Amino acid sequence: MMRTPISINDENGLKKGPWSPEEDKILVDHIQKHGHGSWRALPRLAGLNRCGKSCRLRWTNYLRPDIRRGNFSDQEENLIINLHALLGNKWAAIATHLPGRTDNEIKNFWNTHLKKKLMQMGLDPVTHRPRTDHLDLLNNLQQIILNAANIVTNCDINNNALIRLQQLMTLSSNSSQSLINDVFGINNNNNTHSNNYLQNFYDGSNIGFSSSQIIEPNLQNFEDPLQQLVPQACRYQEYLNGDFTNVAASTISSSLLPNLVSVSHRCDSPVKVEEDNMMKNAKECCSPSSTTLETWGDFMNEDANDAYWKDFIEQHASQP
DNA sequence: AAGATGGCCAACCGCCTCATC
DNA sequence: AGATGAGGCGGTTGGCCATCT
Repeated sequence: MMRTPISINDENGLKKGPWSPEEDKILVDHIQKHGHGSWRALPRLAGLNRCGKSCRLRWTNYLRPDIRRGNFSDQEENLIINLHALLGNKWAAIATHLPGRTDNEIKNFWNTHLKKKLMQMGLDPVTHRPRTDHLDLLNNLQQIILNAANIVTNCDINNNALIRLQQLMTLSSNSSQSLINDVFGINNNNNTHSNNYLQNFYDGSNIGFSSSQIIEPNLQNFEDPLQQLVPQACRYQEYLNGDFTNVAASTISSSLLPNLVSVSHRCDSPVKVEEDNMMKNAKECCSPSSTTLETWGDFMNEDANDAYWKDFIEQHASQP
């Protein structure tokens, strides 16, 4: 949506944008003398070239004499948090409990400060309960790494990328997002491709692909395999979830899937031993019964086979 | 020094509710 | 009962400014 450029007139010739001190004075003087009455009639009566709605907003959010400006106190902050836990985003209702504060001011304060503060405290700013998205992220990372590992089996991949993948796989349940960022190179400007995908991933939003974008994973031509691996794994993850925004899952050919084979059959990488271990870990730890990365170390014994993966894929592909 | 980036927040937009006819 | 308009509400935008690179 385009925002109205600063200080222009709308189609009715009414001014929009920031208020000048002169306009403020006219509005205050008029309301002090006559009250606001009908907001729609006010601009004409006061001699302002504004719409009534703009006048009302300016008065209630800025010019009202009982408005209390300045930083929020700790008491106010706590009150807002508690009221938000009770009322949700009912800013007007919350504002009634904070004399002199406007709903707009509280909303802005929430969005710019309190939301972040709660998240840093490990609380979900919507539910006010301990955050679970970290666990969700780690659970999904298991899946992504599993899928990445499957893709790895079908291509040449350099040692560096494998080491980074292994770093990911050994993340504990205490892993911070910054560590994950670090492993993924999230703060590396050259890695914007994976950044975008992962950011969407963090946000929990869908990653939409058109049918032409869904391609068979092939990393052989990329300089940085991991950089391509992540989005590919995300796509594969989406396929497994039947979670395409633009394409019905049923239209996606099974030929688009990477082959699900054991490393020992396909991969000629010089770091085969590490891959073997990695694949074992990935397969075991991403079994449908696994719920957190804490379980990763508990599944080192059983060697998964193709039948296992067929079942696994079917289970996941059938999930909504 | 200069461009890029990110935070802040005033103001706008669109939708909703409610009162009135 | 339905139409209309006014006011209220929450989400979003984008200009300004400070900080970073």
